[in-house]
Amino acid sequence: MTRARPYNRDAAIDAAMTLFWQKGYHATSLRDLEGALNMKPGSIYAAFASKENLFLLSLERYFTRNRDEFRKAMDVAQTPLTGLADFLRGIGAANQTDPTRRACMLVKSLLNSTPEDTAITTRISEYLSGMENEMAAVFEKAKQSGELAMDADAACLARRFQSEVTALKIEAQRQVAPAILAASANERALHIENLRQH
Amino acid sequence: MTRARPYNRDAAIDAAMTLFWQKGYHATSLRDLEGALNMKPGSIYAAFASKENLFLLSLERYFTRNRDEFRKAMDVAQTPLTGLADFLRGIGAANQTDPTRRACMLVKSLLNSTPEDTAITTRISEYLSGMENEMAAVFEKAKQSGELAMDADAACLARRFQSEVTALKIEAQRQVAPAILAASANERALHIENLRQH
DNA sequence: GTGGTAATTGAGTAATCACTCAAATGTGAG
DNA sequence: CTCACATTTGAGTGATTACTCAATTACCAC
Repeated sequence: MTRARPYNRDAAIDAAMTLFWQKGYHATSLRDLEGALNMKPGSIYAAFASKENLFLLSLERYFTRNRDEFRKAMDVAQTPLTGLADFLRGIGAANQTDPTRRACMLVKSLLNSTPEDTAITTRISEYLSGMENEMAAVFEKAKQSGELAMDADAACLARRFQSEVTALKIEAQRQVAPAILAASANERALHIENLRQH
Repeated sequence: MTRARPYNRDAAIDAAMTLFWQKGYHATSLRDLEGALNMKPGSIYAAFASKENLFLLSLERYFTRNRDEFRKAMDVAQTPLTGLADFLRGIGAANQTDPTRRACMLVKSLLNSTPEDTAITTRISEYLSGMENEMAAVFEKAKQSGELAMDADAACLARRFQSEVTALKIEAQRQVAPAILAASANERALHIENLRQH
């Protein structure tokens, strides 16, 4: 039995994720992390090996959390397309003080990473594809249930849906007025609901 | 040692813009800039005062260039909506080796900037609004010419069009297959053309 | 030519970067 | 208790950061 770790790994990764999400990888310094994780440099490196590795762990945390939230939203939805539409409306309803009212961390990181950050960009690419597959599965389910026409291209719709989420979250980061953000989200949601075949 | 030729301000800003666009503000170091501008640190500071100011000048260059390209594309278009649709198709047709096949510099910079970079974020916000106004003007023209219904909301359509451009350019940066990118652009273009009233 | 001025230079600044490691500390086993 | 060792500590590493400035150089009016 090893000694109980004084630091809380889960909480530390959460704090790192929040910081990286806010400031970006390159703009976040070890000093920033020391403060946020309440850990000294030696501990950080003993626990996470490197800043890059801690960032990768933060990305993973962000991805799994978002994916699980998405799945949960789909689970409680009455129908697949209703779930997708309401998911968009949910993003648009985010309070102005909501700390998650920010562009997607994966997209932010993708746009901020240089060609040298190979490990990071490939990982992000995997996660974005992962989310796309989640979304495609929902459209596929809509086809099976008859809500969506059988000749619809689920992969294509998923890619488009993901870009709607991306664009909406960027609007959210721009701090547009809540009413406008909600209207934009609703407009996008209606597009999804218009796919329904009657 | 011979004194170098007086620097070319236009070319220097262009080079800085390209570098900042690629690597982002924080990840671009003075050493990088020295190489790209072929100027020594003293010259850079004599000419541009600070790294931040050089970045602001780069943003301005990017904005005016993009705005002028947009205007030119609208000028040669047969109708406003055709121009907008073809503008999207043009983005989707960008060669895989095209250096401009990257996310919008304004969006990249917005997502990359921290709350402390006030001067930068406000400037970006202005430029994004500027582009939005350009786009709104085109939709307005479409209304005047009868191509678009008079009860259409030009500002709203403009905001939406801008998010289409944003999303498409992010797809381009993700290095998706050219055929898929072109298809995505065409799909978005068709949405614009479907606004046409008959 | 010659002097004055504007531009360029590049070594050098203090601060900060990601990161290390010998020493101190806390914990469970015996 | 003592011991063994996992874990934390924080001063310190060399490299790099954005930035400065006295010295040097080129150009132009005279």
